[in-house]
Amino acid sequence: MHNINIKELAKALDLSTSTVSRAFRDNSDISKETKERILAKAKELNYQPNHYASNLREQRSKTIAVIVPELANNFFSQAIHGIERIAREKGYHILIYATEDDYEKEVSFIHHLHNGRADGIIMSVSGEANDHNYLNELANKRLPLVFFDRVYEDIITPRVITNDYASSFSAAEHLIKQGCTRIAYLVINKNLSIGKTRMQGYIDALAKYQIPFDDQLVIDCSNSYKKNHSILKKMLREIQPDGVFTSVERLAFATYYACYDLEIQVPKDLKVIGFSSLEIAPLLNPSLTTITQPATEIGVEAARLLFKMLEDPSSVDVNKKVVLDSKLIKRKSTEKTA
Amino acid sequence: MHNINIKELAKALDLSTSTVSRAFRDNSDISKETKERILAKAKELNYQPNHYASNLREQRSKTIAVIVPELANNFFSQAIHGIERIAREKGYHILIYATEDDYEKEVSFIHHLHNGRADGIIMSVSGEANDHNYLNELANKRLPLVFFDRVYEDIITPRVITNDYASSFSAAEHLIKQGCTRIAYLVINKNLSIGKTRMQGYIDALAKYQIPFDDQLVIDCSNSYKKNHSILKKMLREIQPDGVFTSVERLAFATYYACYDLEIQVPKDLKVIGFSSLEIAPLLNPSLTTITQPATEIGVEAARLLFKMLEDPSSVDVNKKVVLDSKLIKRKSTEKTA
DNA sequence: TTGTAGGCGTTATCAG
DNA sequence: CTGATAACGCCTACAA
Repeated sequence: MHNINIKELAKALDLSTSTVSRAFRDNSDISKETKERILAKAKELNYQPNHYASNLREQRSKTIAVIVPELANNFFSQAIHGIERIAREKGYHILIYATEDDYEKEVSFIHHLHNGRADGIIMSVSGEANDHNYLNELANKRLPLVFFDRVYEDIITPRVITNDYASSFSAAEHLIKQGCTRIAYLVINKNLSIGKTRMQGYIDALAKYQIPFDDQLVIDCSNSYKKNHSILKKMLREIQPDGVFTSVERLAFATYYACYDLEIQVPKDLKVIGFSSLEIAPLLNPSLTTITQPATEIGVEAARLLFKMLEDPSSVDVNKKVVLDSKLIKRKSTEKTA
Repeated sequence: MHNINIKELAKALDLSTSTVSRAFRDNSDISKETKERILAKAKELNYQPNHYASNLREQRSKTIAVIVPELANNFFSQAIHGIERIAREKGYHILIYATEDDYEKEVSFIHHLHNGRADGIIMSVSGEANDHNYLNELANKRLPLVFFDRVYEDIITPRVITNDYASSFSAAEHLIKQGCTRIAYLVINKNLSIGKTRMQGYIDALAKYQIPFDDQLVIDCSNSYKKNHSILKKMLREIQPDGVFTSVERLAFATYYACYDLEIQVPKDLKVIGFSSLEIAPLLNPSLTTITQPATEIGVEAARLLFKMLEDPSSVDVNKKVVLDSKLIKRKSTEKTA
């Protein structure tokens, strides 16, 4: 495991360690020839400055942490993809943490990150609890934090989100225009910012068209695939909505499965629309009308924002909010039938 | 950004840094009371041992690197999920790198990892080039490496794969039994281990049923969505296969899109089967017959293997090969039609 | 332009 | 059981 270090490289070149070190920094004075000689030799001996020693010395890690609720999810994997790209451009590395929607893990990750491992954090929250105070420790220590998509309203830090209210409004409006009057709203946690905002769009769209709001039609779902399946089957049988609006992708799939089981025809008996980043939504049976968030771009913007904070903390207002537009893409699952 | 350090904590407790340090290591001698007093104070002041200093001192990072071709892919995100879980259990962190199927990036990531950043690497290769020698540097330095799924045959290191040959054989056999005689095999890179092995299963299945192999039916696809679309449309029009077997998920989707465009009916005119980790394959139109790899489990096994190497390098044979079984799940896309 | 020396925060060794 | 000290590898004043 013995990696060559700066001392050995210096000795091999008959130079001092400082000179060698300088060859790897951009700023310092060093003659061009010496620098080239050093870099050539370094390559030959496969020397690379030890990352931990540099970090210890420089007090920064060139690493950012990304915390997401889940990895096996189109939205998050695309967002991470965007973050990774920007990070790579900037010469940063990314650490990935999945909370699995578990509040304890979220707290634990954040705590661990206080040890200097990362220079900043990009996070989409689990939303499982109400005490977010642990995040303020970050602020005290000035570990820059950027939220994306799923945020805590009570924590003041820059965020990248989509126009959730407006897109929910249009989603509900779209269903109404397609003839739905009993529209169920499916949500995982209606207290989490995202569930709340999206619900408000739904409520206001109903109001606009004078459809009374019925809170029986707001269905609280869980993170468990099995539970959702029975919740939804029960709901479809007993409440018999003519439209379903799902606040997260997973619930749209669950709705499809439930409809298959119950032989409910989409879109004839039931129209379905959902937030989703699924790239193959056109291939579903029937193709799914989606509100599609620009997932990769959200990641890109979040990363850009974080790097801006890292470069100059004062250049970014803590209340900064980047809002990107989602797109409503109409497909068969909400088509009018004769 | 000032984090409290061990010195300050020691001073606050009127103890030496060594004693404080001991409270955070498991092995060392220290009285129970002192330890508790230290940990309590540490919590109060929110002290955590600086990760970079520890690493520098201990010469290990408690971090593993995961290199994959792409992130926005069901197989890899599920595999990473599995890796993440095991890593967390072991108290390790994971760094993520996406090569985007770019050989240069792959080489560059590997080189960078020589600086002590990670204690080991779990990797699924891009397969874009033939010179894999750069990986041998790892071996020289003994940076443990585990391959999963997409491997280089010429690099000797432990690997976790699936029974690709057998599952390809059954996939092709399944198509044949459903009445196909002109089966196209779609592949991204037929020289990469995985494309090659899977092709062999296809070829041997044809042979078993005395169907002559026609290399016109082996279709080389690319990583570009657009290019594939036209390649596949051309292929479907000109070669008119009655079955398609795709070696990667993406190509099954591309086939569906092409069929939609050309109004080719699946499964009536064309039967489709593909390697895929898509959880919602049943929801496709028509539902897709898949060979499903145990993606999460592959990640778990790869991580386990790597940790075993980290704990005791000699305990793992470099030729170690963990083979997991994929499952052939029959759905509508390969059904016989009247 | 190059070299010397001290310290980043931690932990292992050794002494008490 | 606890304390002092040196070292991990690197970078930056400062000196030459």
